[in-house]
Amino acid sequence: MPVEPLAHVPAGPDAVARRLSGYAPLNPDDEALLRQITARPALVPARTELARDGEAAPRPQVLVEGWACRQRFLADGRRQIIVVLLPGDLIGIGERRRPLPYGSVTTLTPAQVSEAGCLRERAASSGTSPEGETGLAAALRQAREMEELWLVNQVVRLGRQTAYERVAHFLLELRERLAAVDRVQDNRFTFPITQEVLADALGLSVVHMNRTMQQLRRDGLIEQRATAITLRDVPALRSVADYGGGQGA
Amino acid sequence: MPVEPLAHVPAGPDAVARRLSGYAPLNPDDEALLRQITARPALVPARTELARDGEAAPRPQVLVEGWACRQRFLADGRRQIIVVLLPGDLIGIGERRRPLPYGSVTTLTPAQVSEAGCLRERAASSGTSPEGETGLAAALRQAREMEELWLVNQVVRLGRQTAYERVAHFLLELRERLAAVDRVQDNRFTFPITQEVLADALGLSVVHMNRTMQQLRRDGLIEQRATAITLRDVPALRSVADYGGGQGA
DNA sequence: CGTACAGTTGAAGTAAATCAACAGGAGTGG
DNA sequence: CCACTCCTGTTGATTTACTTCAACTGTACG
Repeated sequence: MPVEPLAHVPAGPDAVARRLSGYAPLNPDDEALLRQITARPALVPARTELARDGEAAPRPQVLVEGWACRQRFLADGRRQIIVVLLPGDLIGIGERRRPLPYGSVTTLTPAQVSEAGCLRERAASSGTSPEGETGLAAALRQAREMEELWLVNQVVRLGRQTAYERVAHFLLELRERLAAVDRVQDNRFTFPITQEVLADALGLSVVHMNRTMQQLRRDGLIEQRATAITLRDVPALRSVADYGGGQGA
Repeated sequence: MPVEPLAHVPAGPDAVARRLSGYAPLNPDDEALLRQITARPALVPARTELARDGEAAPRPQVLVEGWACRQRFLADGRRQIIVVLLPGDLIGIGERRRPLPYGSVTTLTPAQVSEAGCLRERAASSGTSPEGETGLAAALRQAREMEELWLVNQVVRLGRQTAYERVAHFLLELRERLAAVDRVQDNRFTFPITQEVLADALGLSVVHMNRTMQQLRRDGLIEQRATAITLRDVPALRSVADYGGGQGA
């Protein structure tokens, strides 16, 4: 696999700090730590395994740029993508005490990744005031809760939604998550994954994935050009997907 | 809905303490706290809502006896069961800072439930030694990690397995979880849920669920009598379901 | 005795998978 | 430069897994 150019990765402000500060106010020390962590990320090509399935202790890392995923393979080669990881997302922050088959983490595009062991330490040492956590610790907790929400969403999509609904729902979730790191403009964002990846994320065959995307385009709900996608009718997508959106019921 | 007798609920030793002590050694204080919490559980009938979807702060609770589930409904009434909760499982322990649509928690059978707010407090106050957590804090963390694993398993089942495989996989997971609270003997355990619930958990229609169970019985993999089920051929089930089992890859 | 519910069965319909082939672009090597 | 392969997207034809609809059973229960 050749290392593709990072054309779709804008050199914007740090996604990690943006994400976490959106969850809880960070103090200057926390922000400095984040800047330090993400200052010199490792550049890795697509299809790089960042964490192996069932491994004792996946190193804590942050995805500074690019897309990745957690995935699990069945014995006969079937693949299920558990969750797609976007810029600003954390990997292996909730420490593993025992090796468990959570799936492997693999880049979907060329990416920038930083080690983040010190994040956990900082969060543990500071921020545990008597009533509730503050600063970095609170933000990390919120980040973990969001991860759980994405898993729940994924379960509902796969269990009870049609292909058409699944894609709509998934796109709305991506839009919301990317907006949190300032990567959405006019409901338009880069969409650097193939239909095969999308199919493995949404539990569909590639062929059916293709036809479903076409249907969404024909219905005027989305528009795709090169590696960018535009959600042309968010209300309609919400209605189709039964997507509540954001916080709250 | 009438309150059914608790025939399938043996008055065995406390499931909560059994679960948690399996994850990390608890000190006598922790055990005393657990005994105190579970000493006078509330008796609730089936179909009782223990936590509402998107609610600000679901009260921390422990399921002492009986089965429950986390579920989410779509606007048109379709239901997806996110995860089935068994004796010893925790509800709302990972505190929610914001209301999020994680799904509601509802009993599937008559159940015994205890408030457990003090669990979180105890875990926070004790057990955070410099390197790694200990005692109750460690056990609670491990419990949360297991919950995440169940969600990942659910995603893989729903996304990439056939009905037959899904049921096999789900039954093996139930067996493992119930064994952790000593409710399995000779691969036999109580199975107090209807095929409709099972269908909503595994993303199938009731009719297809029924036929799939019949097939498993005909193939000699399981045996059902009244509200008990026996896994007659665990190796075959493992092979069908691609179920690694327990820890490790 | 009548109702409600869980399980079961058959027949028909449908969403999605599978199989197979082809087109366009991108990189590669001669 | 061309011929080559690889990859992604696309299309058509066929099959299959699963859903839907409807009816019927046994059982528990008031």
